[in-house]
Amino acid sequence: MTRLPQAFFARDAAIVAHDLIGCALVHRKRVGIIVECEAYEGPTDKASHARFGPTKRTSVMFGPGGVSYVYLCYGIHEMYNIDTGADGDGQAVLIRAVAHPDDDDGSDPAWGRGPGKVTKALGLDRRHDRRDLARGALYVAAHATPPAVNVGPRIGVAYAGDDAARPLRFWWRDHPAVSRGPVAGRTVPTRRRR
DNA sequence: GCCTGGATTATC
DNA sequence: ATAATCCAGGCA
Repeated sequence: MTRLPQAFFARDAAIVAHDLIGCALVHRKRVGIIVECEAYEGPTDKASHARFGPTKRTSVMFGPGGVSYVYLCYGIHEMYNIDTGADGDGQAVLIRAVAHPDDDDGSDPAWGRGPGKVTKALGLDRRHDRRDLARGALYVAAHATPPAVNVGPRIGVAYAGDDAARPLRFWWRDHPAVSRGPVAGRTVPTRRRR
């Protein structure tokens, strides 16, 4: 497994989110295969934390891509994101589900469902906020042949008005570890990874 | 400073 | 359907 370079993350959030499906998220000895994620765009995206512009918490989203963004949601769950795009554009991708590399049917309950479980499975928390994925024990690696990927609306963003319906959620089609299913969406053409 | 409301999940 | 549990961000 080879670490993906900063350039991989320096692209648009929706592109990176699509390409991330099937990649491995690695933290020390733990490996999760990314099966579901969502793109959050800059200040114009009313679902994004970037909608208020750069703040103490979200300024990392406005930096160059390839850096972790970890935050606490509902006072209970830590959410793992990766900052994407060019310096200044305020994007990120939320990792919503990972699968155990050796658990082909996705039935391992310890790996569970939903974005709150991703951090638990990989041993991540807010200490990993702003961690540079280009070096160190936390990184993303290409893993296997890019799978068939579906797209659909993001989850839990009903407050975002018209942005709630935009197709910015990506998942490995028919993968059992996807957080909510069965899932409706359309299949996007497999793109060659950079 | 105070107040509101979550990019959720497990359980009733 | 609702509790759990905390803090960011807006507004005064």
